[in-house]
Amino acid sequence: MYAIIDCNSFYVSCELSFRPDLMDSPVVVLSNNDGCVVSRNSEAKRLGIPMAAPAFKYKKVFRNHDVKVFSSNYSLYGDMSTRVMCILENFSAKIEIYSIDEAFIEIPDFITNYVSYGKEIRDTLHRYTGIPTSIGIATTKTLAKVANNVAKKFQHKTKGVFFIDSEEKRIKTLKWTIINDVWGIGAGHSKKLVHKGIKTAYDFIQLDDHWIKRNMTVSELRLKQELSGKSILRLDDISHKKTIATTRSFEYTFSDYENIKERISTFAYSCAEKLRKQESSCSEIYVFLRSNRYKKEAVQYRVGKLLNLPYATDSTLVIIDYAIKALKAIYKPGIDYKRAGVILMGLKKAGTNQLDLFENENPKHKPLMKVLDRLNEKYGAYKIKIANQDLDRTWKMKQEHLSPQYTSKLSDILQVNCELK
DNA sequence: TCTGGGGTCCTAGGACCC
DNA sequence: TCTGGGGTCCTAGGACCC
Repeated sequence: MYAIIDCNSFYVSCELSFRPDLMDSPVVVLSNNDGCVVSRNSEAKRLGIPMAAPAFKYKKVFRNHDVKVFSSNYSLYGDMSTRVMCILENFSAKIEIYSIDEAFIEIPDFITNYVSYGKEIRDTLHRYTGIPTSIGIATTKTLAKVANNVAKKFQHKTKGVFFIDSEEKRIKTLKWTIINDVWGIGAGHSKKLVHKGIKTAYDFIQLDDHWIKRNMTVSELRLKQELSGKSILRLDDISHKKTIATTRSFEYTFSDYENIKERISTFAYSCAEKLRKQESSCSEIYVFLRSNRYKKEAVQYRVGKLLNLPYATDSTLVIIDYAIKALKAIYKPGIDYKRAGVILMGLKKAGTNQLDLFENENPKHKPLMKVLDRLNEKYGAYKIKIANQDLDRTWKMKQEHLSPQYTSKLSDILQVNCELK
């Protein structure tokens, strides 16, 4: 038996956890650079603010309805997520952290009443973190996801927990679930399916296996089996990522090589740090550049370059070196660049890589990186940089509505004033 | 003026090997 | 007249997820 625990409007809920005074106001959280709306509470949804709405187009709505706007505060959300996951680990030893705000668990054998087990998880999470959740329970991961939607849509009736406990309920739920709400069916496929008359999850499982395989892929075939009650997907171990990326859009476009080179160095630096954190090394680096896709009249340019490294590495110095080599191969002057990124691939557990007969990493890098990480951890991120990075910190993200780091910075801890009578 | 970021999995086709 | 069969690896791109 699987359960999926999904935090409701996670980023907004994190903010509200420390601002209960805003509980009844419409609240939104914006993406990096205060670009798009990425989280909304129900009051904000009710105002018709869609997911991914560009903030500049909704300024009027924000003002007219006194919407509380927050910039992304990833230190806060990351820390709150860790707390949620730690609490969940008390409820089951078998857990898959699926994203920053959801986790699958396998329900232990000794549990007999699944609904009250779900409610206990939900209450505990709420009491310890202030984060509201929805929980779906079923015999397969995909059905648990479907159940989760029911729990979310009928919050009052279900009290946030929905359990598919019979064949009857499974069929009824699948008939209620519209096709593009199914986990794994996106906009592309659902358009094709609706065209064919497939409107619900129930319609989908009536489809012929061969048709699905021919017109989609094995993933969708698995989906059909999972929805039919046959458990195919197991809990995944996703503690080690297979790719690590740092990519950004810039507030303004620019064209000069020196600026781009600095950005690529910094992205590579950040990737290398994440790489060492999960104790991996990489053997491939992908660097890409993009012009502004929304500016139709500007010259459009999108390129990427993948470089194979001569040896697997986790050294910031080597990674930056190759990232710049890749950049040199794709940089073209005269283009207005809006977005760039570095992606590390070919990840392996550090220390398990095959050594090269002729070319290997400078043995001094290992201890150097250790010191680098330790200093940055102790004195704050980016205290130690590589010389080709932006040493004056001129690159700042637009974050006009940033909340404090309530849970991860001592000086930002809330003060509570008590008056003793 | 202004439009996010970080992931996974699958398939097709080309190049190459014996 | 007639030109095999069975692989691997790499890359690009699509579809999807949160």
